[in-house]
Amino acid sequence: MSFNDRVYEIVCQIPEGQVSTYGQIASLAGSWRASRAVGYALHRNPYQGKVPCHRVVFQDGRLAKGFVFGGPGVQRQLLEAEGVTFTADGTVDMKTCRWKP
DNA sequence: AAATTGACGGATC
DNA sequence: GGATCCGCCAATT
Repeated sequence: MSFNDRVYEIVCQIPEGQVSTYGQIASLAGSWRASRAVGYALHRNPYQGKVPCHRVVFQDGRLAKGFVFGGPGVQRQLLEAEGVTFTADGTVDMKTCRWKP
């Protein structure tokens, strides 16, 4: 098992209606600065379909613009369908949906 | 094995 | 306040 697997495990543990940030996951995985590695791992996402990468967002609550899986706007629908609140800014309402381990 | 890159985050200019 | 730079980790080439 490696850092990558731990990331997938953590992301998979995010309940519906809540989101987490790359930094948060990286911190749980062992290093808060590994946010890049987390993003990279999720980008590859060999477990796509099992790991809800759409629940992982920036610290700001925003997602990678242009790298969204099904296309721009899909992520918002997915999270909205799960009960995640969005702001008028198009970002996730962190104060309400931020996953606390 | 080394260099480059890539869904980030924080700090600085 | 906005834009830019640097730093970290892991994976790919």
